[in-house]
Amino acid sequence: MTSGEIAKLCGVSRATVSRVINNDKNVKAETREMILSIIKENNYVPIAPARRLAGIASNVIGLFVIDINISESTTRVSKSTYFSQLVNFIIDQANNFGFQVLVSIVTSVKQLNEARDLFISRMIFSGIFIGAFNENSQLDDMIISQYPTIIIDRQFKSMVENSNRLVINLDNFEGGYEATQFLIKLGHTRIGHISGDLRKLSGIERYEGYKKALNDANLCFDTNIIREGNFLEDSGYLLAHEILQENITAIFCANDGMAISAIKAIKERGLKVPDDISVIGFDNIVIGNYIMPSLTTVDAPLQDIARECIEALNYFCKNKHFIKNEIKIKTNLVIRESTKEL
Amino acid sequence: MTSGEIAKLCGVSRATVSRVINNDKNVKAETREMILSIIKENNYVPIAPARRLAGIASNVIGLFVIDINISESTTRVSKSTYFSQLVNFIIDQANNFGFQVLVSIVTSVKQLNEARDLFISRMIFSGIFIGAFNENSQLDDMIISQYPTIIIDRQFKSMVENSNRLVINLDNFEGGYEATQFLIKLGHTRIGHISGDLRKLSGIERYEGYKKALNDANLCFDTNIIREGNFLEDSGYLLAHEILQENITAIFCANDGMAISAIKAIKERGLKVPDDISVIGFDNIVIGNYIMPSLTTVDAPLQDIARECIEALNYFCKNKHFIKNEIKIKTNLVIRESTKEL
DNA sequence: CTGAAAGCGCTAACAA
DNA sequence: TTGTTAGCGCTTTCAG
Repeated sequence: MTSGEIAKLCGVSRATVSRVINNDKNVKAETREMILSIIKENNYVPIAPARRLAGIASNVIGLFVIDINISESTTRVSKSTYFSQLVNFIIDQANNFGFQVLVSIVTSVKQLNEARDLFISRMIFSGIFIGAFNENSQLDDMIISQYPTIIIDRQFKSMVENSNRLVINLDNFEGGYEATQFLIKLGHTRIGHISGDLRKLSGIERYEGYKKALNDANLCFDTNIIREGNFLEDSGYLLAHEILQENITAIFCANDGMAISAIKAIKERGLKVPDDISVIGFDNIVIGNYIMPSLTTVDAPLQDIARECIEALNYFCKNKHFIKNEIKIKTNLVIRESTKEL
Repeated sequence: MTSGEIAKLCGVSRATVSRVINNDKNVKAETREMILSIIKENNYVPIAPARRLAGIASNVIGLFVIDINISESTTRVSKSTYFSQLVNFIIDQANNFGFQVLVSIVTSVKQLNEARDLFISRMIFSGIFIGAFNENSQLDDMIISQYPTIIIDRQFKSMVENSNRLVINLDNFEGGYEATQFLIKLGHTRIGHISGDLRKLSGIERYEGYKKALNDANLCFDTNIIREGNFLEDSGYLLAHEILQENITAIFCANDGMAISAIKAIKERGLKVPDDISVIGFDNIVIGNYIMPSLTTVDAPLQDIARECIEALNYFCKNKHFIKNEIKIKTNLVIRESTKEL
C-alpha cells in the first residue's frame, strides 16, 4: 500500500495525503478527517526509507554499548545487570517518545567503524554511547567529534565544546564519598576499597570519592587495603580474599556485583557480615535486596539517566542542538543490613 | 558523499560503482580494486534508505520483548537478568552476522501496533519475539501470521504451519524434570515448587516437568506445597514464606531470581540451606554462583538460543523461508551447594 | 486549500 | 565489461 493508492481511494493527490501524514496545517479539516480514516482503515503506514530519502530525518537512535575486551577475559561488562538495565530503560523511554532504538555491542575497532557507518548511511540520526573508557581518542575522532552524540560515563573536559554533544554522568564522586562517609560514621577506620575498572570514569570517580572521605575524616589512606577490580563478580571475589588478609572492618565495593561476591569471600573465611565486616556496594541492583544480609548500597537512578537522554534527544530533534552539554545525576544511599556500627 | 561522486572520482558510471558495492561479478578486477580503494579513501557508505527504496531488503531485525503489564505491578519481567542476557546475546550474534537489531519493549497493545508498523514501513525484514504469553491471539493475528518471525518460549502447536515462522524453545520440561529428579535422588520426598508465570510456556513446562518427576517416583503430588509465582524475586520471597509453613525439605523454583529470594525467606525463618531445606533454581544467572550457598540450578544456554536465531535468520535471508519450524535447546543441571542429600 | 512535477540516492534491466 | 535510463515511494516547492 502506497500513498498513491490512499490518494486514489480518497480522490485527492498524493501531496495532500503527504500533508496529512506530516501534520501540515494547509489541509481542510474535513479532508484531513476523511484521509485519516481511510489510512486507518487500510492500515497504511508510509514506507520509511522513502520518507528518509525524501528528506525526513530518521527517528532511530543508535545505542552503542562499548565493550572492547579487557585482556583475555571472555566475560563482558555489557552483560552485567547494570548495563542491561540501563539499555532497557533507554529503550523504554525512547519508545515512549516515538523513537526507535538500534542497539549495537561494540567489541572491536571494526565494530566501531560499523557504528560510524550507521551515521553515514543515515540509519540513525544520533547515538548514545555507554561503557567507553574515559580516554578513547579513536571513539572521539571517528564519531563523537563528527555526529550528534550523548555519552554516558565519560569525562566532559576531554571533549571539545560543541552543541552536538551531551555528557550524562552519575555523580559517582559524591556517591563514593557518601558511601565511605557512612562507614566512617559507623565508626569504621580501616575501610578497604575494591574499585571498578579505573579506565572508566565511574571507576575513577567512586575511588576519588572514597579517598576524599577518608581524607576529610583524617583517616590514613592505605593502598594495602585497596585493589583495582573491573566491575565483574569474579574480581570482587578474588580481590576480597586478598584484602581480607589485611586488618579491616569494612569494604566499599565499586558496584553491587563485586560487593555480593566479596560477601561470599568474607563468609568463606569464616567471618560474618556485618558483624565482622561491613560491606557497601554501588548501583542498587534488584538482587541486592534479596541476599542475606541485604546489601547496603548507593542507588544509581538509571531511569533518570534514561529520561535525560531521551528528553535531550527530543529537544535536539526540534532545535538541532542540545540545550546543555553536561548533566549530572544525583545518587542516594540505601541503607540495609550489610553494614553495622562498630 | 553519493555513489555519483564516487563514480566521478573513478571515471566510471554510478552503475559500476553500484555493482562493486553489491558484489556483482560483472566488473573487471582492476576496475573493482580501483573503485574499492576510492570508496575506502573517502569513507563512502551508501545511503541505506536509498538502497532500501531501490529494492535491497533491510538488514535490520526487530527484537520485541513482550511485557504486557501483569496486574498493578510496576516491576517488569523485561528487566530481569534472564531477558537482558538473552537480548544481549542476540544482538551480539546478529552484529557478527552483519545484521542490525532494533529493540522494542512492548508493554501495551498500542506498542504491538507500532511493532507491526515496523514491518509495514519496511524498517525491519523480520522479528524476534520473546516474553509473550503462550496464548495471545492478538500477537498471532496482527504479526506472527503475517510476517516472518521467530518466537521464543511459545508453544508451536497453537500456530499454523508456515515456513515463515520459527519457534525456538528451551527444553523446559526436561529441565524441570531433571531438577526435580535430582532432588528425589537426594532422598527428598516433600518437594515444594514455586512456579513461573503459568501463562508463559516456560512456566507451564517447568511445572509439568516437576509433576512428571514426582509421578515417576511415585511421590504424592500435593498442591499445598506448590505456588504460582511470576518469575520475579518478589514472588519467590513471598511464596517461599507461605510454602515453608508446610512440611517440606526442598523447593524447586522456576528461576534463579525466585530461588535466591526463597533462600532469603528460608534463612529468615531460622532454617538453613541446604541443611534444612534444599533449593534449586533455573536459568543459571551469574550471581547464583556468588551467593552463599551457591545455587544449584538448571543452565539455560541462552547463547545457543541466540545462535539458532541468527543462523536461522541468515538462512532465511538467502532462501526466503526457514529450514525448520521448531528448535529445542537442551538444558544442563548445574550442581552447587544449595542442595544436599537428605 | 490542493495538485503537478521535480528530486532524494540507489538498483537493475536493457543496450551497447 | 560498462553506461543509460527508468523507477522505488515519499516530500516539497511552485502554481493555481
